[in-house]
Amino acid sequence: MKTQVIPNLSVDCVIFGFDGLELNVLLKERTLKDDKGNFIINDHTLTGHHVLKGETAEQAAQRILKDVTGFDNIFLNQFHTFSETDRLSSPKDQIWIKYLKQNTGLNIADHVISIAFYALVDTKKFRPDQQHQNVAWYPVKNIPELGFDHKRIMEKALESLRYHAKHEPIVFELLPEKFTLTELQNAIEAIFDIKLDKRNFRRKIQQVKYIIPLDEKQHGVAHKPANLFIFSWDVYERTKKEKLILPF
Amino acid sequence: MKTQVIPNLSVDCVIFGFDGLELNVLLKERTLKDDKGNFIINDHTLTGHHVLKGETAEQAAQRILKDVTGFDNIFLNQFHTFSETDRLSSPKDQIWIKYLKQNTGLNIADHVISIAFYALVDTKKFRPDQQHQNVAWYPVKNIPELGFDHKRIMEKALESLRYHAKHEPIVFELLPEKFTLTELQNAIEAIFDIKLDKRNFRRKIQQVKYIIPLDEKQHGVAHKPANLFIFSWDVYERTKKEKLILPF
DNA sequence: GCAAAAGTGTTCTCACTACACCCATGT
DNA sequence: ACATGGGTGTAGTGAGAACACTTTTGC
Repeated sequence: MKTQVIPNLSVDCVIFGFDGLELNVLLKERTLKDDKGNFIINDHTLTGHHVLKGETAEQAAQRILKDVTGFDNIFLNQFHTFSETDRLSSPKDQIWIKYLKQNTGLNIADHVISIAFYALVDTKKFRPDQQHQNVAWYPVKNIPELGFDHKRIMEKALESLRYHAKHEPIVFELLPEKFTLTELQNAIEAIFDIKLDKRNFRRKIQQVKYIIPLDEKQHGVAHKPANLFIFSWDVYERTKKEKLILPF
Repeated sequence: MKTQVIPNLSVDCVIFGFDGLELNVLLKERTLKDDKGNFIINDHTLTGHHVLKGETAEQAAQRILKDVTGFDNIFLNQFHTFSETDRLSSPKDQIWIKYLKQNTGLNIADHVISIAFYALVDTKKFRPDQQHQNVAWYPVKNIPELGFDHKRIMEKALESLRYHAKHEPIVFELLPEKFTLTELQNAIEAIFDIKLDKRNFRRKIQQVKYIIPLDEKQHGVAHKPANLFIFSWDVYERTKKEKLILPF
């Protein structure tokens, strides 16, 4: 029994990772050579796949993430659906689609609607190597050329991540379970591309009851070891209160 | 020549309207009677339609809004795509789908993915009457029973509207071009379901350069006529600056 | 002992809160 | 003249911004 795809529906995942210093995105190499070994295509794409029959978009996204990283239960957020009719129509993308059809039998429709998600992971948890389908981390500030409309998708993902990160404590999805305040500050600075004042930042964090200091310090660092903290979703849910923000 | 639909893709529009006092949603009646004239189905749905071949989701949404209200260029925001496999599987919805197939030839697939938009309009601009496909305004605070998964879609739309309204000056899409500060305050209060202090609100608005007082007052009101204001998207774009908001 | 990051306090400014009365118009 | 919403000021409080030095560890 063959699993059937819904031919005009796909899911693309923008996988963000934080390495303690920089915000990165996981990209897949896309290369195609002619008979003489010269590159016809040599760029990158997001990780994506078709939606299968009987599957929701969310399930498809989790499946893709599992395929790529080997992990379940990655934080995922659906942020936009791209339905432009010319999404796949650039000459390069057409060559690629033709190649896939000839070599893998995968049939990509003319007009594919893509439901896009972003995922947040701690880069240290997933270090891609050669088994990993030619994927690698690239810093958000220095993204290589992307195929299809993936540059657009990537930009919208970053915008949505920022939007979302202002309202809910999702930064912690980028950090290890136990983290230092400097790591937290770096993560926020990386997401928003800003610089914060260390003392003001720490004063603010002290007031937050769901960021809990542990009786535990860093080990093996060549400087004064930092205190470790954990984020408690439980305490967050119990103590959160909506603050009204007006756009002006 | 028949226009072709993409059978497994639809667009649903949550049309919000503001009447100066309350936030409303435009809903369509859905009724079906048996031979004896008893209601088999008597509830409401959002306005929606299939996506046509060669059309983007955004174009489909604009087309639906034009069909329903007669207006072009309505403010639209795509907020989520619903792909649950049981979206249309309740007994009532199945009866309705069967009825549509028999009576209109419209064939609705088992698994329809719906790209959902919300729209913002000034209620006074569009007052539905009997020509208008049995649509009517219902206050958001008192929504009748909805078919399919439209209650869920409606709730998510409201959540997204609130989210969005915190960051960008989209409230003005709900107001007439010239509005009073009380109307503006009422709109914000209706969106967020809160009460604001009049004096503090007005002090805040005074600082905002893109909400511009006119040399013009209300007419025909049985009280001191209010000053009228306009919103300038131009001034907004020129003067806006991102304020950093942390979720804690 | 030196390199490297951790950790810590004070002052100033400004935005948010709470609160009550007179004003201009239509009927 | 009266009903209706329009329009206004002040004092108190608290959060955010700017800013530099000492501490603790590994090597």
